[in-house]
Formats: sequence, structure tokens, C-alpha cells
Amino acid sequence: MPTPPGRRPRRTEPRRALSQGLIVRTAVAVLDAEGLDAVTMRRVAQELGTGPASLYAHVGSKDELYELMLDHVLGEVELPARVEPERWQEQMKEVSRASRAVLSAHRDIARVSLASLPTGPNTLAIGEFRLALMRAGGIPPRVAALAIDTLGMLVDADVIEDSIILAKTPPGEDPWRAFREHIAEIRRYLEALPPDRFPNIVGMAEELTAEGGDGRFEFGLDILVRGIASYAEDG
Amino acid sequence: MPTPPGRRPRRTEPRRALSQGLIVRTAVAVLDAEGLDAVTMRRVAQELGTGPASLYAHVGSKDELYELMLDHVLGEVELPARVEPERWQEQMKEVSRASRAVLSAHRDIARVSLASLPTGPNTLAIGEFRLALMRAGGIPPRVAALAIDTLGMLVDADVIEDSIILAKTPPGEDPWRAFREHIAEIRRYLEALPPDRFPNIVGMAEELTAEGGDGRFEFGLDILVRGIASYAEDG
DNA sequence: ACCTGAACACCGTTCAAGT
DNA sequence: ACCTGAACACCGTTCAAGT
Repeated sequence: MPTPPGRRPRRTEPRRALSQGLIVRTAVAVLDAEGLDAVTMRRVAQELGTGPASLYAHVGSKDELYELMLDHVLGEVELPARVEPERWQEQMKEVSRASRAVLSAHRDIARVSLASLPTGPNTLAIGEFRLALMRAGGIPPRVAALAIDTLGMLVDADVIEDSIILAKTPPGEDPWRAFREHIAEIRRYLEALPPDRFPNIVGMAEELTAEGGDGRFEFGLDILVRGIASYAEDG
Repeated sequence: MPTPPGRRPRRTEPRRALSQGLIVRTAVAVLDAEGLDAVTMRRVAQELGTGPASLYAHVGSKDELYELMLDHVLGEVELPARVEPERWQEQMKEVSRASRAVLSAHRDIARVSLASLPTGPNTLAIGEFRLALMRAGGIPPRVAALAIDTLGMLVDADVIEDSIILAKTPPGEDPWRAFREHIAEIRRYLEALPPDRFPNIVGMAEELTAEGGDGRFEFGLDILVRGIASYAEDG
């Protein structure tokens, strides 16, 4: 049916009221589909059938939107029901693995985590649980404060390192295939380096480009948690 | 003197021939003055008295320019003259501290390091030295390959975490004053949190926002190097 | 209070045309 | 081979004007 004369033509979408929550959820949908760089004020506005200026009534800036997205996503991390003091180190690892998995599932959102200090409720809840775990493990407050930073940096950096290559994948291609392709290219490059200047790199080209993923993360996690535990004041 | 009739007006700068080296040095000058986000193709071209299209004869893309800048900057890292096997752990720390200092001195260039796999000659030279150190320390190749990644992530993440706040400082203001200001603001925020939901964060607000800097880095560095050394096959 | 269109001052990259 | 101007398809943010 055509629009009757004198009636304003309806927009294609019935106008849903804008809200911060709706904007954040829409932005995360764009993130998941195309990566963080595709999340622009203009793009999110377009997805909501409006112009970029309309978003500024609900979020202060693009950076603020990015932090809201991060906290929204970290709400997916399922924390253990309670601190089990006798296995605090294992729970420490579980929380770190869960955070890594959630961040990995949302493209390169970890870039935001490394770039900002935690202020959102979900982000703080994870920090609170980690502190409770270390307290239960007898870690002095000053050490716990340092440890929480270092552990967070490991998680973020690990996710970012992978997500960068994945984010470069042209849409349509299998990102993991592109990832392996890229690694293989690096290996050939390292193997072709002059062996007199770079004997160890050339000799270890295979190990340096081994399917990293979980192994690299577990290595850092294990060393860090053991190192933290060495500061325990009493068992 | 006015330009004689029929003579083309000279540009203000005598035209220096463009080259990759000149472009990279100019880009690093902009980085040092205003941070990585100010390094755009247009801005670098303007600094050289030309248009952005002219740069593409010497660098393939902005991302490639960023990686060239990173390697240029890492050329400032002074590596020890030789591997001293009996103190390989201490040398490992020295190289990490030197890398951190150089990256810190160039604003948020560490973002590029975390986002790319090392291919430049200076970057590779640092990696080669680290591998030689671990080899001297009896670390198995597979562990050394993991360790070099983890150590690099720690250095990059640590520098980035600081540089982000510093990069936000409006030009003209003292960045370290702004940095302390920002930390103090976070502390007040954490102290004002509901103590029933976040007892440990509220209770440890002071430790969590303590003047971080070197302490945090040395903490992570010490734990990682000790952890790596625990994999040594023979002394 | 919320939303909008238009504008401002920017981006990276391509390409045909010049030397 | 190198350089250029102009164009294309984008940015974040502000602001006066509308409802």
C-alpha cells in the first residue's frame, strides 16, 4: 500500500526509543560482525536508523562507548560461586581463562581493556573476585595489587596478539585459515634470514612460529600464578 | 625580494628528495611531539611540504609506516656487547628494561609492537639476543620460544598502560602531573564504591592506585625470569 | 529532554596526469 | 621513476533548530 496523501511516510523500522543500553548492544553487534574499527559513531547510528549526533544524548564520546561495550561484554564472564581457599591458585587460573575466552569471542575488544583503567561494574566484579582469591591465599595486599595488574596485562596482550591478525582477515574468508597462512609466511621469512646475524632465530624458526594459542597463554599463566604464590605469607 | 615575473614562486622549504628514511624520521618526530594518533599520512606529508599521495611511492600503507617507525625506534636499544652465561637472567632483565625505556620515550609506539609480529632488523636483533641468552641458560627451545613472546607482551603492555593516560594529556600541560591527577581520581572513585559488593577493592584502593611505574614492571619481570629459569635443563 | 540536519575539520587510499 | 592534484568514501564532534 502506498502512503496516503498528507500522511508522513513511515521509516522502514518502527522507531525504537534510543537508550544507552540499546546503543551499546548495537555497537557490540557491529564489533562481533566486523571488528572494533568498524564500530564508528556513524555506523552505529546508521544501524539504529538515525544520525551520529543522536547518540551523544546517551554516550559522552566514542571512547566512553568503547568502555561501555567492554564492561557489557565482561558481564559474560561467569565467576565461581565462591572462593575455595584450598584451591585459590586453580581458581585464579579459571577466572583468567574465562576472561580470555570471553574477550577472544568479541574480536579485538581487548584493545579497550588494555587502554583503560577498570571502572565498570562487571570489570570491577572480576577484580574483586581475584583480590578475594589472593587474600584467601595469604598474598600481602601490596603484592596482590601488583599481581592483578600483571595478570590483566597478560590476558589482554594475549588476546590482542591473536585478534590483530584475525581482524585483518577480509570479510568472507575463514579467519583461522588466514591466521595459519600468515604464521606460515612469517616462518618462511624467518628461515630465509641471514644465519650469521640471526643464528638462533633461523635455527628456532619452527618453534617460534609453532601453533601458539593456548600453549602460550597457559605458559604465562602458570609462571605468573606460581610466582604470585611464592609471596604467600602463610599456608 | 618579490618573485620576478614569469618565475614560479619557490616553496618555503627547498625541496629535499623524498625517501623512506626521511619519511620515517619525520613520522617519528611527529610521534614524539604529539603521539601516534597524530601520525597520519596527511600530517607527515604536510611536514615534508607535499601531499599525502607522494608518500605512497616509498611506503605501502600507513600500517607499514608504523612498523618502520617501530623498528627505527628500537634501533636505540643498546644490547650488551656479549652474552655472559653466568648472569644470563640479569642480562635478560637488562634487555627488557632497555626496551621498555626506549619504547616509553616514544609515546604510545608500543601499540604497534603489540599489534605486529617482529620483522624489522632491529626488532629481530633484540629477539636474537634474548634467544642467545636463554640458550646459554640451558632453556629448551620450545620454552624459549614461548618465553620470548610472553616477555615481549609484558614489556609492550606495561608501556601501553602508562602511555595511554599520558597520550590523553592536552598539549601544553605537564603529562606526569595529569597522570597523577588521573590516578587520584580513580582512587577516589574506588573508595566511593559500595563496600558490601566490593569489600576488597574498597579496602585496597590505596594499594591498587599506588604510584605504579617501575614497581609493577619489576614485579612482572622478576616473576617471569624466575619462572623461565625454572625450566633450565642443566646449570 | 531528546532528537535531527548540516556543517566543520579532518581521515587513507586511488588514479590519471604530469615531469 | 617519482611526484602531484583532485577525488572518493569515509571519520568524531558541535551546534542551532526543531519537537
